[in-house]
Parts: sequence; structure tokens; C-alpha cells
Amino acid sequence: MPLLHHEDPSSSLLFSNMPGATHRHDLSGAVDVAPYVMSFADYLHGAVDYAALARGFDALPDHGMLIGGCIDNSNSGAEKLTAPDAAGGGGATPMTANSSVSSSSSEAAVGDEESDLCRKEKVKEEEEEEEEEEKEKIKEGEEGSEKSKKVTNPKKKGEKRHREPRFAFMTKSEVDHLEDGYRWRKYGQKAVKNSPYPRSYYRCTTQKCGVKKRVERSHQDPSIVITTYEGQHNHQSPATFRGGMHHFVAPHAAPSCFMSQDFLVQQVANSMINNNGHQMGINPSLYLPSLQPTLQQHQFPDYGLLEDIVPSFIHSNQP
DNA sequence: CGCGTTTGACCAGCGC
DNA sequence: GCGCTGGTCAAACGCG
Repeated sequence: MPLLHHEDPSSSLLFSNMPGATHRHDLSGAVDVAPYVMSFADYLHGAVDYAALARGFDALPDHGMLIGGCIDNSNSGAEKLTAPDAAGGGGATPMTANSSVSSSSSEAAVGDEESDLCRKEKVKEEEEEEEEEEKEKIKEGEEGSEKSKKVTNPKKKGEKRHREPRFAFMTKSEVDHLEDGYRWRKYGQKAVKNSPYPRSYYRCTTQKCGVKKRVERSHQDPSIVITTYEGQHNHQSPATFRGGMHHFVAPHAAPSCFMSQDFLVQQVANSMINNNGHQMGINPSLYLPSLQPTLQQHQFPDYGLLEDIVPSFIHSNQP
């Protein structure tokens, strides 16, 4: 699992790309984080509004901690987040710096079920371009007609379910449903295989906003909540309008995509600072050099942005 | 009354 | 074809 390494065992920040298509690591545990960097950057610029979710990290009632996340905007990668139980070295290990290395090396073991799911997701997500339109058509088409008894929309045979890009992350939190500024309606709950904790399904209540999120708790470390966002909000966070959500809600009405980038990255930065205000020893040199120059060039088109937003930990850790 | 949650049922996809 | 699993629906219910 690609990671941002730091030395504070009391907290951690880890991002992972969806294992599968691009993620790779060797047996020594050294991880090629290029895929992560690319996906993360791409995702930040993919108009996915995770401002609110980012805000949520900071707004956690119990100061829930962002400890990991993974991004998939490729529609070709698996979606599964490598949870501690999944990625965490086979132990009930919180995603601490100490555990993170083992987590990467043990990702295969991470979970057989996880990797299996990844493969499934990969296949599923490969075809999804027209689903939104399809949905709209179906909706409109059926609006007046008899309400279909079918649970799902009638689709042409062979047409696979289309998935929105997803962003998954883990937070250490007591509460399952993290306040992220948006309003969500729970529409389902399922028992998770091999886990005593159920998975909850939420949908953004805003009309025409099809963003969904799944929330589940790691059975290996119940204090860790795994949240997966799917899709992107086509509206601003209600919290933004309310203005009372949090102190770092942008006062200006910038396009959500940009706001989200800022917020998310800011939260990344914030997350690297523990509750005592101590900066963690995140050293980009731990992962950046692993990138091939060409990859760096291509995968960091917006590194300037990141650097602008998260300069503190980048620079402060440079020799 | 409006909104959100709970929960059982249903469906699609996949592996065997 | 069958069984399993993930995902979704929608009726019933609770709450303010």
C-alpha cells in the first residue's frame, strides 16, 4: 500500500490507490506510489467534490482521524480500500507508520476477499460511460408509467452496472456516519461477510445528486471506519451555505471542484498534524524519489497545486 | 407532515 | 442451473 510515511505511531495518514490495475509493490515492501500520486492528483482535479468529506475529517466529534484513503477515477481500477484488516499486515493494526510498511507488503494477504472484490470491481467499472444518461432516460421514461416492481432499472441484457469513480478512505472514529456537510439518506444496510459489522448505504438527499457512500467498520479494528464515496456532488455542500459547519469553509463561492481540491488537500495536510499540533515526520522523499522522472513529470502536472496547499509538511521535512 | 431510518425482499453479477 | 454476495428498493416505522 502506498503511503505517506511518518514516524508518529499515534496517528497516521495513508493513501492508497485501488489495488489492481496499477498498484504494484515488491516483496520487500517497497511500494511504487506513482499510481497513488497520479490517482490522487487526478482525482483532485477530477471535479469530485470531497470538500465536505474533507471537512468532515476535521469535524469529527471525536476527532476522527483520517488514516487512509484510496481513489479510483479511472473506472478501470478496483475500488476496494485496503482497510487495516485488508492492508494492515494481517493484524488488527491501526494504520500507523510502523504498520504501514507491513501493510504494503502484505497487501496480497490483505485480504483474499478484498483482492477478489477488486477484480470484480475492475470488471464492473470498465463499462460505465452511458449509465448516467441511461438512468436519466429510464427515470424519465418510467416517471409516469407504472411503477416498476423491479428493484433495479430494466437494463438491456449484457449491460453491466456502471459505477462512478470512487474515493475510499479510513477514519479512526467512534461514529460510523461521519458528518461531512452533506445530507445523506440511508437506503440500505447489509451484513458484511466475515465481519460482525454491517455496511450502510447512504445517498445524497439533494435532488439529482446521485452521490452515494458506503460506510462500514473494519472488523479487525472496530475503531476504524471505512467510507467509500461514489460519484460526485453536482451541488455545493449545504454546510457551505449554512456557513456554520466549520472554520475553514471557504467564504468564496468557488466551483466545488476547486474547493474540494483545496479542502481535501488541506485536510491531508491537516491530518498530518496531530492533535497536539505537532507536525508529523512525513517525508516526501520517502516516496517521491521512487517515481520515474517521466512519471513524475506526467503524474505531477498539478504538483504545484499540492505544494501550494501542503507546503508545510513538504518543505519542513526536506533536509 | 416531512424527513430519515430500519428491514425484509428482490435483483444482478459472478463463480462453481 | 444454483448458490452466494453486493447493492438497491420500498413499506413500515420513528421522530421532531
